[in-house]
Amino acid sequence: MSRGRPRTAGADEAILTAVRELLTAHGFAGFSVDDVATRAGVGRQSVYRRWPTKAALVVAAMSAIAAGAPPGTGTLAGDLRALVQRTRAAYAGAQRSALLDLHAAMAGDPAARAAFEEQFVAPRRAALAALLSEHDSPADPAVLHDLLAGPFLHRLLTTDTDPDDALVGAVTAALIGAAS
Amino acid sequence: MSRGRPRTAGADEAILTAVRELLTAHGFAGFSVDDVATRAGVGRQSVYRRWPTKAALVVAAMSAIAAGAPPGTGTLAGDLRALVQRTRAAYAGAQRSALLDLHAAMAGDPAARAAFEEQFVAPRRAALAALLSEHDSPADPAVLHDLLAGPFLHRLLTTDTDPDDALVGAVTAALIGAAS
Amino acid sequence: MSRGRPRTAGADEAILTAVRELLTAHGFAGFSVDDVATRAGVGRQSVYRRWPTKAALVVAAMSAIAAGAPPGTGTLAGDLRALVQRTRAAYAGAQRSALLDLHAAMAGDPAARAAFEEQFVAPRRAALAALLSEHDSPADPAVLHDLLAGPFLHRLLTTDTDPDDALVGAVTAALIGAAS
Amino acid sequence: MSRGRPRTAGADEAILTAVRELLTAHGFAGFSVDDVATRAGVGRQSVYRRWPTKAALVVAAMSAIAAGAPPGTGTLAGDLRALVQRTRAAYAGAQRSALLDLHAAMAGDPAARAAFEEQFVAPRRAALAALLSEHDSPADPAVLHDLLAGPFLHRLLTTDTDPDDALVGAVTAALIGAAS
DNA sequence: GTATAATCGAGACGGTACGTCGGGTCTTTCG
DNA sequence: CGAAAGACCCGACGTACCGTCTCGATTATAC
Repeated sequence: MSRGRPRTAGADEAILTAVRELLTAHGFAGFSVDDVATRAGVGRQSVYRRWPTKAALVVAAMSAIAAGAPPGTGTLAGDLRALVQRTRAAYAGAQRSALLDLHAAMAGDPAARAAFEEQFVAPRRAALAALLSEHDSPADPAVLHDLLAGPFLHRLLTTDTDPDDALVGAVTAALIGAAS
Repeated sequence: MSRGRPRTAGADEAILTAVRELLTAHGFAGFSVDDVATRAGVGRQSVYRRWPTKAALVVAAMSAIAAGAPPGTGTLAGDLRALVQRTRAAYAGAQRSALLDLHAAMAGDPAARAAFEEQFVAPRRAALAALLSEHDSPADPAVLHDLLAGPFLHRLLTTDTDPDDALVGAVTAALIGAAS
Repeated sequence: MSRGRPRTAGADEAILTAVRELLTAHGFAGFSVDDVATRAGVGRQSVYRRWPTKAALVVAAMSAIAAGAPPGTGTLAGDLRALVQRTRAAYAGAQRSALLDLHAAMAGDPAARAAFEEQFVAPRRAALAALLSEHDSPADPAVLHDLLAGPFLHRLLTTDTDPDDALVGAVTAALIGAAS
Repeated sequence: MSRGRPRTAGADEAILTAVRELLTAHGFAGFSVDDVATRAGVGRQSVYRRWPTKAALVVAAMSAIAAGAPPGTGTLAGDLRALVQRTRAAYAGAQRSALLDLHAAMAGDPAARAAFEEQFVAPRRAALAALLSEHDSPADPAVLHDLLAGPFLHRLLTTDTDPDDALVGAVTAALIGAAS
């Protein structure tokens, strides 16, 4: 079928790793695609062959973070509590500025937005939906997701500080309340 | 006294208006400072004389939206309900992409972040704090603010759709619950 | 001996033909080696297997034009006159831009220069030398060659127009005069 | 009329000088526009603001060489002789590769060709025309120009050696003969 | 009225990143 | 092996935008 030299194994991951490191170290505006290529030990064209745009590249690099195994407590409340803790972690620490910059990367780039939605948001929403249906909750997964991640995101964007326990408690209570 | 030619009356507002229009039409990355100057019928330097940076300029343009008079129902629950409605409006419609891009603009620009915090976030938080103290609620205004605006912001950033009634209801319930 | 798959018959000629067409149509800088390969229905590597460089490739494509059988009038003057006519033809018409670009191709490429010298210039100079010795002329063949081809080349490079009769007449006169 | 910051005095010349040096040292393909800008102590955009293309830039750099004061012997033959000597000098020595590369620069760039024609060829042809009319010669200046410069150019392009005395003599004789 | 001084529109400036393109090499699979 | 396909590294191209810097021309206060 398709012939020709196959893409260098591991190059994709080397590039994405480079992006993640640079994103954490210098922020979205603080590195160029050329920096990425150099750090990944790759030609610049090899980056553009895989992702059309710096924004798309960053989205791809971030989407790997989105992965999430199911909690697995017995009760719905327990599972939600675990979920809140995990979300808190996602919006805290080193990830912070990277996530901020991810949003920056997508401004005015609908394709990147769509990729983000598909690779980053959808899995988390799906996990939530699975959890709700498992416990026969009639709540809307999209609403719960907004209720879960929104407050952490808002704190991150407006304050640039890690979420505190008061916020975690409030979110947990709100979530459990909304799940009926 | 101050000598020299006074700044052209109305230039500030012409510039900010141009920013708002361009922000709505093309997004943060979709226009240059030069575009702003041209559209405002002003030299580029006249923009930079007033705001040091594109991000700062955009923050200033957006902060006008932040204005908010206190609700004024009798009950705490009623006031919170009104506040949710107003917040929903702020995160819906034409403002949407502008707000999104505003956040984008501030990534990696601490000065702009601070300006945004001061001009955009603080007033809303202050209004909330006043409301809470007026009704003797012990709740943390910062937490309530995150709980109030976060879900709308999250939906905006991830979905690019207007908030629906289900979300409004959930946020209202969460807020009233958190205010004890 | 040599084993393995033999080179595809006719590929060489297909490639050179493609080069000639592209040279005429778009000029040296106006096509890539990839264009050549595509048009010849050949892989790019098959081109590089045969010629080391784009310039060398173009030289090879042009050298086929250089072919020249001896004139064969009785007199020296008659033979020179015929030679001028033939040279005029070489520097006119469709060949024009191709020849121009050939010279361009060789700038800064000594190997291509040498190949051009060997395949393109030498035969014509040899023909001239044979002609002169046949008629016992003491003139320097190199000088005569410059006097013969130079004016046509100059007109081509500076004017991009075909040589006119006045130029042909002047060249002929100069040549006959120089051959004593 | 047009206001705004005037172009930096001397920048044009600094750029052209840099081009000439780089052309002599490394040849047309041996330097980038960025090299030019760096060497001239100028931003790259300042180069592109003045000349649209690398080729156009090189043409401009070379055209300064074209300058030529009139000879001024008493006789037509003497003037032509002087002209030949000067032309010989133009096509010899350090200029050589630069001139070669100039032709390379213009391949496939009609605008550059036109600029070259206007700035480089026309003045020399005009000088020749003036000379001929001064001495009441009916000869075609264009033809004489081809006859004068062509042989030197041809030797340069094909041989990459300086013109020798034999060539100078032949060109002189041809020229005087053609001028009647 | 005549300095003095700040602002204005215009646009050039040095930098830096963008995304594209081409050259020449390397590496697959298929014949 | 040769061939077609296509990925690879490298580096130049020309464009765009940022934030700064001159210009000459206003337009005000201050002397």
